[in-house]
Amino acid sequence: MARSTRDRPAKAPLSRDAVIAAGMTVLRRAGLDAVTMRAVAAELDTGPASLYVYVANREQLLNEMFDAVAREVEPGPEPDAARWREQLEALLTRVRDAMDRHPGIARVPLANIPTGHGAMRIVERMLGILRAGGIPEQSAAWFVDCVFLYVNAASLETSIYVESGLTEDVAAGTRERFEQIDTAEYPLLASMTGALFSGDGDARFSFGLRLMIEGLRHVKTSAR
Amino acid sequence: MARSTRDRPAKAPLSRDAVIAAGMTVLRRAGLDAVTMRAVAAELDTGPASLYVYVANREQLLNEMFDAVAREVEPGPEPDAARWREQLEALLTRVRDAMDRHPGIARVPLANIPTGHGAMRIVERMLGILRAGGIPEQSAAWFVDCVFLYVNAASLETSIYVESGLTEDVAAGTRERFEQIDTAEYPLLASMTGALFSGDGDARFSFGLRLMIEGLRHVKTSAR
DNA sequence: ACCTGAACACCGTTCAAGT
DNA sequence: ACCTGAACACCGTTCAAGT
Repeated sequence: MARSTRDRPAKAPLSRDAVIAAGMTVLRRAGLDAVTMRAVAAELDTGPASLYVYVANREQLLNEMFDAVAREVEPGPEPDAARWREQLEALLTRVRDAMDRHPGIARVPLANIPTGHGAMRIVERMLGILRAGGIPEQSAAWFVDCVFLYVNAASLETSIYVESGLTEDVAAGTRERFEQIDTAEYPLLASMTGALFSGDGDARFSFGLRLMIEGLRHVKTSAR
Repeated sequence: MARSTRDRPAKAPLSRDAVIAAGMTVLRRAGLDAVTMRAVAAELDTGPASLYVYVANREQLLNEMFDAVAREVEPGPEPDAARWREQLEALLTRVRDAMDRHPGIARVPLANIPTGHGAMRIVERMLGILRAGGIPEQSAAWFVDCVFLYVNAASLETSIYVESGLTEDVAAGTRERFEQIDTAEYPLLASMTGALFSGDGDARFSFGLRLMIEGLRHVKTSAR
């Protein structure tokens, strides 16, 4: 035995919450791909088999972790008819920010529909804002679905760079390939490279969000 | 030796294209997760090590396969100023259809920005349609980015059911959990379960697409 | 009841050795 | 030059055996 038990705090007893917390630590430190059952177990000074007492499998653990991220999102002020658009954009931006603090977590709600309380609380608040804005029920329902696809995908795109650890190099590399494209075959693409790569993540994310929010005023659902 | 070489056609010589084609066969049959280097090699009657003569690694193989899917997309008629909205929606719907025929492939353009010719050809056509519609350059550029996030995520959502092979059961299971939610805590969610689950994939996809397309007329980019 | 060592059936990738 | 058997360093999950 290398260390006496007095060298460090008594090992916390395992529990479902401890497993999820350990998963969150690994997630924040190294991204979703690094959240292996073995890595989470190591974080708890135990072996991977021990985790199966508290979670059914890796997929369930990741779902719990996603809900923990969702619970970090501040629902914000009560829906206000006069400010519904900015409330909506602000709420969805907070969702993205929470996911961006946990690289790769956006893959989880894209792999199966979240049903945890954290996620439901956000959807409930979004529906409240949409109702305050006078959006018809069917439009509001489908909007929630569509806009989360966008938000999740946007967060995932950001995490590519974070998870690969390069940030600058990857972006520069793809930009380079775009600058070498065949001007004759893709004239528009070639002439618009500047516009395609301009703007930071926030400006681009906000643009897409506003596209969908403004669209709500002008698009009817096809459902009867 | 179990079979003489006359029992079957001469084994096709390996090549980069053969590796990609074998990957596509596995993809269509069993989804992206099933496209392992070992499965692709087995499809070619060889071992996984042999593939590395033609592709650098699994990631590169998947990128090539995504571009093969992109090349299946019909660019459609020349951009027409009078019909730019429907042309745009039709093109993006064809993109989704092509991806839906290859379950899980949408994860590839979400994991790294595509730079192949198949993808570029589609972007070039989209930019042409947007220009015909009189959309400013910066809006068009950001729109392409945003709308592909949405299209990729939407295709991925569909493939959840296809890849898990259940289709009906998974959808019914999540719906069931929604019908049991706490009416007091989530009154809107509870009262709108019907609206949230209504509509087939096509109607919902089209709704989100039209949100973004209509939004183009009303949202300005923040870039100078 | 709770925990876990060891094993099983997989992965992607490398490399020395073959033809 | 092209191909590949065998190995390496990983995975998620199970289960018999321990306490």
